[in-house]
Amino acid sequence: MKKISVNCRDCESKDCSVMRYCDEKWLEFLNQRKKVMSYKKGQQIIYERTTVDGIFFILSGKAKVYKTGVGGKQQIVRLAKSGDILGHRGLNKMYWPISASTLEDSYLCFIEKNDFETILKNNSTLTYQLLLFFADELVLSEEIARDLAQSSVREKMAAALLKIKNVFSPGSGKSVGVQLSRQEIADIAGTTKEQVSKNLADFKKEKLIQLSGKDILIHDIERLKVIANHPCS
Amino acid sequence: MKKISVNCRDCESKDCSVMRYCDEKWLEFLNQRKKVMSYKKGQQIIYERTTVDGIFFILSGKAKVYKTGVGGKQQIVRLAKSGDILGHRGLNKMYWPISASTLEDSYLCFIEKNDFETILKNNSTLTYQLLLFFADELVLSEEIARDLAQSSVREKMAAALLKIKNVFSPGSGKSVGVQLSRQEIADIAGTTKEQVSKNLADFKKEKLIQLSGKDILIHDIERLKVIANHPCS
DNA sequence: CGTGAAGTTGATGCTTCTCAAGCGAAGTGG
DNA sequence: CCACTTCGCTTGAGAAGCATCAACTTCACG
Repeated sequence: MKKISVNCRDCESKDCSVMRYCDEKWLEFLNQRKKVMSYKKGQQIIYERTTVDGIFFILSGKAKVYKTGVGGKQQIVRLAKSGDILGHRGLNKMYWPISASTLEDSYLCFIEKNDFETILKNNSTLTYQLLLFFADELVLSEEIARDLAQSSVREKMAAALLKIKNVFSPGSGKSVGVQLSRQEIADIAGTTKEQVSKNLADFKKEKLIQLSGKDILIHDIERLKVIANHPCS
Repeated sequence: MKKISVNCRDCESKDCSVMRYCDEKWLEFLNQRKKVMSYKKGQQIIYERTTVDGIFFILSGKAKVYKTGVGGKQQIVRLAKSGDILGHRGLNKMYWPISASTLEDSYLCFIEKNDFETILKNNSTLTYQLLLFFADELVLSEEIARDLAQSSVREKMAAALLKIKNVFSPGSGKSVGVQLSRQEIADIAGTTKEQVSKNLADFKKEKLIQLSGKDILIHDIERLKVIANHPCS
């Protein structure tokens, strides 16, 4: 966990994150208080049910946020990329309600809870924008809940692939933009790794996707959307 | 939908809702702008995918918030009682991501979106508290998602009963505090009305609950918690 | 009472999980 | 450099859980 030095004023991630709504002089405060930390791929960032100490921003890299159920089964509730805030679920909590770990080597910005709350209380625009962000997150989470409850494995698999690509490679490229294990895809879709294998094989036969090494290429995004069958979105 | 008159300053619901953080003078603004409306049991309040016009507070009564899936299947994502805010999911949205309807005859307070946004922008404490409320809601929603994905029907039924009681009758009384149809319980637990019947019958045989007319009485809340098997909470 | 809606219960079949065997790629040590 | 191990992935068979369907009962309400 070596530290590197980045000034918040020059931080590239800032522009696309919610922190772009932060006042100049409080950005300097953030700059002095933050710590930049390096994480290896697969390293755990947040441990469920331990004390909430602060929040993170992803400077570079990728991460998954998940809840652990009985038997250690994981349900991934969010995928995060550079610029994204991480750990905002702990704002009103003593203990972390979720776990998080990296999907790649990453640099994270850490800021202590008290410091972040100070910034929030002095930046009403930032607070308001963060509120709107939370509203969006809530809507997304409830979409996940409905789909997990009502959709077939095939539908959930299609939705999972679209969701992954949407976060990590939203452009016109075919790659989903990240390397995930079958188990991790299962933890997103809410099924088992065996079902992931079978459904990926099916999609491949139907020429909807292509499996290229560890990567997944999406060939027919429109038909995947039809399969995913989202009433909205 | 007859209108009744209630002054925000004297509103009993205010004390337990997030609006207690609202500044006095803006409470008067709210008072002039709000509309109080009467709803019959089962009446729909919010129609999914229609234009967001404002938000509601429950003055008296009870409501359910749900998402509609393919085939009209409903997933209840929240239960609300008097004092609760309703429709905050629409804050950052053009169209409602959810539906809502009453579970009893209710009085609701309506305030237009622009007016509420004005209040938020002038009440940083309220905004901050609402932010914390959203953080809690998000954590709850993600617990729902994990449970829907990983739990058996029996576990989800136990969890659903605890959740219902927790909202509508959090005290030491045995009643769950609300009359729901089997279908509605199924829409909370993420199963079918037949499974609800069967599992309620099982719970009754095991002396965990008692069915008294339309009400459900919980006799052994501790064992229900064990069955629900929540890692936390 | 009579009618319709809601709830109960049992039989059936499908979906999906689990388990197990086989495979290939990557890493390790001799 | 090559056996050997390990790990993740694939594929199939079997079993279990759950939804669906249907018949029946109960309840509410005129």
